[in-house]
Amino acid sequence: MTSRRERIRTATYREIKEAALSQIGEAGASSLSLRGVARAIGMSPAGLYRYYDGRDDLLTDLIADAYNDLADAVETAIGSTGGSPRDRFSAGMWAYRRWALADPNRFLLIFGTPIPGYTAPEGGPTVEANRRMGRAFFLVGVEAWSAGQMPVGLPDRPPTEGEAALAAEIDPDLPPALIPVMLGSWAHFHGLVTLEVLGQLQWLYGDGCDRFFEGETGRLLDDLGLTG
Amino acid sequence: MTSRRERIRTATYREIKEAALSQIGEAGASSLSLRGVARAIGMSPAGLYRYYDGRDDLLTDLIADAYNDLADAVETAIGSTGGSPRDRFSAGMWAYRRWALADPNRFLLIFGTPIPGYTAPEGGPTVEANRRMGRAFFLVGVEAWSAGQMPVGLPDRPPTEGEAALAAEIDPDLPPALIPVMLGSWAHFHGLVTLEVLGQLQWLYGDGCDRFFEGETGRLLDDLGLTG
DNA sequence: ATCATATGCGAACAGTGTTCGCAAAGTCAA
DNA sequence: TTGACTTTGCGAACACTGTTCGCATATGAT
Repeated sequence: MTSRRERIRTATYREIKEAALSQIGEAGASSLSLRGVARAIGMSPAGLYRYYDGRDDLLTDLIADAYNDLADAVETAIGSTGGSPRDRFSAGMWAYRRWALADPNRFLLIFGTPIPGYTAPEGGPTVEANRRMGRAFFLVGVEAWSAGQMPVGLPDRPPTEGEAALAAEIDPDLPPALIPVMLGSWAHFHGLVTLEVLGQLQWLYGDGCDRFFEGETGRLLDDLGLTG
Repeated sequence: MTSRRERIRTATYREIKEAALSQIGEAGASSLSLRGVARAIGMSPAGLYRYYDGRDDLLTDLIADAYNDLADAVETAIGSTGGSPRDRFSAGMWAYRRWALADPNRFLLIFGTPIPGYTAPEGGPTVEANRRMGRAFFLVGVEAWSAGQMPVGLPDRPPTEGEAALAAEIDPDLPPALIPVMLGSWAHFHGLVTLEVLGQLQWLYGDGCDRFFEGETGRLLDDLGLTG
């Protein structure tokens, strides 16, 4: 049963978040001002404290949203493509990049310099969404591996406890050495996206990094042994 | 001729920078406070304006220093190792990571969320140091390539103008396709380092990412075709 | 000694996050 | 409808920030 008050309250929450998100999109997370959003929605600064415990609390909410949003984008991109593991992996990477470039400041909200004073709550939504994203990529890898499509030369160093545990959790037959390989692949294109978002590739590519990204992801997939 | 005033002035500059750096190291760049450093060195806030035009100007100086410092670390690591191209490349990557982990907040000062309002001055020291670092890595690649030690399968897509120009500038005989490959390799381990610095790998590796990094860099070098 | 410059400081202004107590509005039972 | 209780909002205040201004002092050159 949603009372009148509840409806208004959730609407106010949304209004606050929209104003905050707009402010972040324009000038970055660090210049998010409580008084600014209060001004934007016609409320007194003190009034906002009925909704959030403070600036950090609002940021926490926005960060969690961003994580989930990105995870959604990647998950649907991977899931909707009915093609080969290579195609699905590729679709996930492109979705990741597209999401980041659509709102760079929002991407940096989760993968940029952490907000001082903010620490992800243990087992909170940020951790959860992070896992979701990782799992999506891992699953594509597992799928390719069990289909015998990923004859990548796995490193022969002994796996760490964490790697072994995670591999066992996903699939008892999964070689733990696949874990670091998949994680490293994520780190690879995450690095590409991060550098592009920060404009660190502009000196060479200007604003057209598409071909570079395509080439690199192709190389990445080749190195994984994923074909057609 | 360094007058008494000049000596004091440069000493004050150093003192300011040290205090600022210490503050950044503890709580991150975004919580650098001019009044804080003024307090730390026993000066009035207004007095600082005789040395820097403001907070952003101070940050610019610190950013330039950080870029140069990192470039130095990488350059000497690559240069001092007299081994194979693979060893030198590897040494550069480890130096990069070591530098980042030694002072994560300083690393994020240059590769994290950009300070709002701050834009790297055109052709300024940040750009310069960035080039230096890139050049160091490129040179190792060129060296390996001309020694025939890098039989990586180069992508056959046509190079962009920037790639062709840069390749020609480095060595007229260099295949432009090597440029994106080298840049991509940098992005790869930069991504690894970034994620580690941000604690984004902790859920799997805790604080011991050494083995993971070693494995990934090894895989990276293998993919480049660099052996022994 | 004189004069110009370089340096430092106190006071002030506009902005920030945050807290407090009080008033208005909504909700619900008697 | 009356009354009690809770939720919501606001104005004022506090401590903090970056920044500017004018005034004093110290330094260096003539």
